[in-house]
Amino acid sequence: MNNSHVRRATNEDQKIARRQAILDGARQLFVEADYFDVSMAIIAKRSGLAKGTVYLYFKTKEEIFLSLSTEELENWLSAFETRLREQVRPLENTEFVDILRDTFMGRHLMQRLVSLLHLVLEKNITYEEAFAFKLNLKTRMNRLSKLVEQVLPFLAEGQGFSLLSMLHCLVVGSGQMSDPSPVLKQVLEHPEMEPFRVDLEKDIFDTFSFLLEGMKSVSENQSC
Amino acid sequence: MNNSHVRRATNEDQKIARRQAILDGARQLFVEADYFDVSMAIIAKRSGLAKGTVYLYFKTKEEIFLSLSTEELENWLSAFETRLREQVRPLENTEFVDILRDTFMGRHLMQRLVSLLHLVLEKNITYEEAFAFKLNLKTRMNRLSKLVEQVLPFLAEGQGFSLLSMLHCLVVGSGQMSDPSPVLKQVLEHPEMEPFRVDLEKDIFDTFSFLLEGMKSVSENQSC
Amino acid sequence: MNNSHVRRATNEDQKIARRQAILDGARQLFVEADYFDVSMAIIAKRSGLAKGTVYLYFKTKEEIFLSLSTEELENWLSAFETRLREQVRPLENTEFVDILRDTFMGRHLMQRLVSLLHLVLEKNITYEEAFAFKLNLKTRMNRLSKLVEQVLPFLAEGQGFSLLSMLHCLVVGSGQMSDPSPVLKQVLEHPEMEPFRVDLEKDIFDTFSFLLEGMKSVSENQSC
Amino acid sequence: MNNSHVRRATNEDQKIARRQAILDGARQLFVEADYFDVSMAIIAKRSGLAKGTVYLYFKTKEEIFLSLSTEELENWLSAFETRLREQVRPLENTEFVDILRDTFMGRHLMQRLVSLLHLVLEKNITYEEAFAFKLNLKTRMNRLSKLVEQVLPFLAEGQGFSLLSMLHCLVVGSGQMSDPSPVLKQVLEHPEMEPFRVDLEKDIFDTFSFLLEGMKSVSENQSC
DNA sequence: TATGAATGAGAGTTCATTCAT
DNA sequence: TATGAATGAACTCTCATTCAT
Repeated sequence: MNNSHVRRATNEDQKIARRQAILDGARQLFVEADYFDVSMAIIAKRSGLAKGTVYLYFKTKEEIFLSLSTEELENWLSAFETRLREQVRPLENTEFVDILRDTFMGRHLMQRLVSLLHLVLEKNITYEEAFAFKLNLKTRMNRLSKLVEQVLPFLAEGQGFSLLSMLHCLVVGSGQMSDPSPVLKQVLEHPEMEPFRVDLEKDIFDTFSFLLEGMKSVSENQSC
Repeated sequence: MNNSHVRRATNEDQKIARRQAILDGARQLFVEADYFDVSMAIIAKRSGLAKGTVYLYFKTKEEIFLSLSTEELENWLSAFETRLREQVRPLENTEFVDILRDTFMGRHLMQRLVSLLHLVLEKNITYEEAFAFKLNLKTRMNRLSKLVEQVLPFLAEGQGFSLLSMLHCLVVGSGQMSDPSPVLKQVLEHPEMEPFRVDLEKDIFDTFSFLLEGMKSVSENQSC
Repeated sequence: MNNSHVRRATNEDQKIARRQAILDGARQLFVEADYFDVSMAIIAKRSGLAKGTVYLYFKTKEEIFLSLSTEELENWLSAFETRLREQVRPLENTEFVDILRDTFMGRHLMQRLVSLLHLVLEKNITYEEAFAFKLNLKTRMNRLSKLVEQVLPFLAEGQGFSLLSMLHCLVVGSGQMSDPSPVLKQVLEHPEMEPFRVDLEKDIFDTFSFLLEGMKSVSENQSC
Repeated sequence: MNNSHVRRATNEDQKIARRQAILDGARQLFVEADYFDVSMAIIAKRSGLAKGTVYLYFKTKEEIFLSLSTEELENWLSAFETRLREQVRPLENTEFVDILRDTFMGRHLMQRLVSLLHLVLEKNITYEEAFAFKLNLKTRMNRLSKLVEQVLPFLAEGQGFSLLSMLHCLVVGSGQMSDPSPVLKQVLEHPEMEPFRVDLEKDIFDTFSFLLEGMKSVSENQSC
């Protein structure tokens, strides 16, 4: 496949680029197949490196997928945060959900990775890695929570974080269903299966809209 | 040593009992360990059979866990249905959620299995198995939806099914987080991780309450 | 190599035979090559089994070589014990050494395995395995020590065991030198290397003879 | 970060010093761990050089350990030779052994390296290296043999060399046993294992004493 | 001379599944 | 029907060595 020798990553930038190349290879493969079918061997092959080289950049397969998840998650968090920062005034629930929907567009991979996180963090991960991941996530979520509480004034303090947690939960839950295996896809094409065929991305946002509406409604009733 | 073969299951009842023994063995083991640590070898040992015998009753490991999931799911669906049928009048949202919470009590295993379903249905399952599972689920959910729509009159037709889907989604999402790996458990004990340490069972029902409140509120506004 | 399926080892005898076949395969290979070149893969191939099958009989590569060592060691111990039991009267040192030499004949493999023991017991061995090996060795050596003390009356109580330990030490030490690698063999053929080319089997027995002579001489002087 | 390259060794002295630094690093590490756990990577790190640089000074890992062995062996040979040269008159066996014991003190590393030699010389060593090592050893041993024959007059010509060979053999044999792996150490702590727990350094010298005594006794009887 | 990124063969091991008995 | 020995592909990961820089 590649007779030509791989150009060596000599400086820090090149090393970062190489690391990125591995992540990108893994990402591609994960788009095409499921987690278990993405072996270290094919990640190496895809990124044009030897197996051992991949291990220079990532200690384990889990570390690759944790990094990938972090990357995709941060990407989305940034996009969402940016969109929220553009808002100077309180938002209607529908406006909020529209923004959310926008930022979710084309982030199917992120959804799948987030659904996978549990599995990945279950095995072969050190305390330090898990801790770093979670801490980073907390920091990002805290910042975002503040913003959310600003644009949705009916939220009490702390409810921003809760809302994001619920969202996370919804993403995981719907993420599992939104990428069926080939066999399942076939099953869902059967006319009898129509009720299960609903667009699950749509479902997340419908659910989330109701959720917001409910929180708002409860908050208004409490203030009476 | 080899003389102690298990008495053969000759009639249908005995075969059903044996099948059940395997499922019960697998269930026990899954309570103690995670999916990947429950091997066919120990399922066989636990149910007092030989490895080959297990394969007479289940074609694959996935089939066992699919059956187990069906069983647990049906159990819960029945319990919930029974409780709803006892109600002759419309319920308050809080009453509905209380019933839901009641039926969830002690069904931690079901939650974990439902979270696993995606993984299990992804691999090594035939069209027929997947179809049968889904069809059965649809039938049960349809029946339940009707009931739900009866006790929650603000729901439009079809919203009962949606509500159950959302619930499913919440269960999956929170199910993943509610059984962390040993390492993750340790991480969560750190003071910094307090925000992630919320009781996730509680969260499901809080979220679900808001959801219901939102649906009700929307429905009321529409009818004006 | 073997299209024909392997006949299954159904009863205990056949299983013992299969275990033996694996050991024999490993033994053959160890005769032809050194420890590190004898991989589990070729042991399996040589004994006409799949790699996984070998692992049904031995948990690790180390267990194979520990078993092999035990086997060879016991073989020699038995042979030596038998020869000593035939003696009804005290032996001259030279007679004793002659018997020893006889029983060592053709046991080159045993010498190499004993030299390897340290390496094998160093890694990947459980406490239980190591303990069982050592305990067995102790029992055998104790019994043999008694005999040795009988046929060599100048030995004080306990000196039989010491003598066997010294012998063990000599066997290990000379065992290392007696199977040079191909390169070393070539080096030793050089005329300059003549002093190193001495027959090391001979050396063991010369050394051992002096040792016995020394012990006898010391014992006689003490009794004066 | 990459600027902190090590200052280049331009003249011969510096190169010798660098070579020595590598050997010293390896020595330190070998004291702390066993041969297989001492990787080229950590030798490089310990000696403050890059992996590639180590290979400028030593072609293989084996060459490092062969050099180390040579160094330690020569050290001891020198010490022993010096001590013997101080003697103007024939020595009693016990005096000889006392000197031997003195020079062995604190040379545990040498013992372990000598025990390793077989392994190291077995693999990955060129004819030239092996030859050079052996030739050097022969020269040193020849010189020492002469001395030994002088201080122990009962030795016939050539027996000095034999005696040293026997000593070598004893050192190797006992060297293996004197540094048990952690597991083996634990096993030996068991009360049942008492007989194997003898102090092996003591054993070498006891054995060697008997050996000398035997040689002396035989020589005296022959001269009658 | 010095670097350290890249190599890649090969290691031991696991386990769902098959099939001769 | 029941067994469990046999399978073998697949797995992750290591490390002495090379060589472009």
